[in-house]
Amino acid sequence: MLPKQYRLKKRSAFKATYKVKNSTHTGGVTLFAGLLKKENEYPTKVGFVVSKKVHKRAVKRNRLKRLMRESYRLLLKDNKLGNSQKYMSLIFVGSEKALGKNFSNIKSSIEKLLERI
RNA sequence: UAAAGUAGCCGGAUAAUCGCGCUUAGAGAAAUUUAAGUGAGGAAAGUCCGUGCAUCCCAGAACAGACCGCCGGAGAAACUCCGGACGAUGUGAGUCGGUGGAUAGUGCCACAGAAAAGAUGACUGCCGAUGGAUUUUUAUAUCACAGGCGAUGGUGCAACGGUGAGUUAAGAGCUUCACCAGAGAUAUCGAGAGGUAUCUGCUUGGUAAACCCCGGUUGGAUGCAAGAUUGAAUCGAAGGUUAAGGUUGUUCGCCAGCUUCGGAAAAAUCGCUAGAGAUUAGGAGUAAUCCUAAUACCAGAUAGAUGAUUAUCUAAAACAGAACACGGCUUACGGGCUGCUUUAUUUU
RNA sequence: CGGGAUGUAGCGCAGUUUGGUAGCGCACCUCGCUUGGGACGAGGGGGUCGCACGUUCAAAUCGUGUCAUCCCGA
Repeated sequence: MLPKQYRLKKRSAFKATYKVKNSTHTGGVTLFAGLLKKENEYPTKVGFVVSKKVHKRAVKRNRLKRLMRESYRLLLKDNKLGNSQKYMSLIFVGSEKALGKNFSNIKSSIEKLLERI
């Protein structure tokens, strides 16, 4: 789990990020990016979403969310996030394809997404 | 030894590294940070029942409505649990069952069938002993007769107790007989549901998960997104729209509501976890459960905490994630362990 | 988390109240009409009524359980 200051919390913030329509996709994970930062005061906030339509069972949805979160955390720790930190907010959306994958697969696709955005 | 039944338990373990929520203590002006403790289930699930709790409505009573339905007990209550009765099922241990009333009344029972319920016997049919008529060799015979009979009709899920004898003109529960099914009465056992025995020819379809009758229970609605406190806001009237509501029963219109756009924007705290509770021990009871004592406080998040990786062991672990709480029910589930019981086989 | 609705032919819907025959439109197939196609006319096929168990002589319909889909409440 990420510390609180890195988490994207408000519904309005989620809406605003989706509205920008800056997105990229790979390996069953989609990344939405928000507006560019005006000042470098706050850290980039991240949200992780797996819809109920992806799978009915909460355990499997939670598992995917945790894997995505953990890979982002490790990248944050190693300071490998690169360009993505210029955005105010990021949202990772998991899909059906990503459900069965293991940690290394998820991590590599998240790394790719962060390079591309 | 094998197979089965039943009751219950476990629900990956250890180590290392990197992380998260909450509580307490410390540091700091604050953001934050340090340490210690603690942190998902047997079903947390489905939301099928029942409670607590909260808000709104409601003078009271009756009816209506809704729900329940063998007996006794437990429980706050329950489409709940325990013990028993009866029925069904299994070789058996056991398992399953919404199990009051069809003689209070109404409805329905397709097709087939004489008939689907009032069999005062309409039809098909059997008989012609008895009485009558006809014929006549006065015996027999015959009958659109009086009348007797309910066996025959094979259709159907179901045909007005069943099977087999005897009796008869033909026949029949005819009560004469044997066996069986049901009903009633009496006796007896039991707290009761009900069991057992004897007697009485008493024998009257099915359906109430059809209406209903009887007995019992019950204020209604909405659900923690309930609701309480604090704070902010409570504007514009530009466009679209009419499911519900008001204005007349209907339509239009209007009010009103919804929605798009613009402006403004902020959420926080409580509810919220000390309980119809948990663990251990003792006692009462066949059991459900209840009583007494001791012990500890044991999730409380809010884009939502229990995770990730590696190594070792095992069999490269199933179903599955708290969101106000509790009691049940139902459904999903890999593998393993224990107690008791039954059946089969082998040995003694 | 709470509340509500619906599952019937390839698609969209009746029938469920009051239990006995599953039907309508479009689509599909065959034939006719036409030089050919469309339209039109005639005929035909296609369904375990989401699934399971029960009540009943008999269940799409009644009862219970279960699965799936959709809608509403910040």
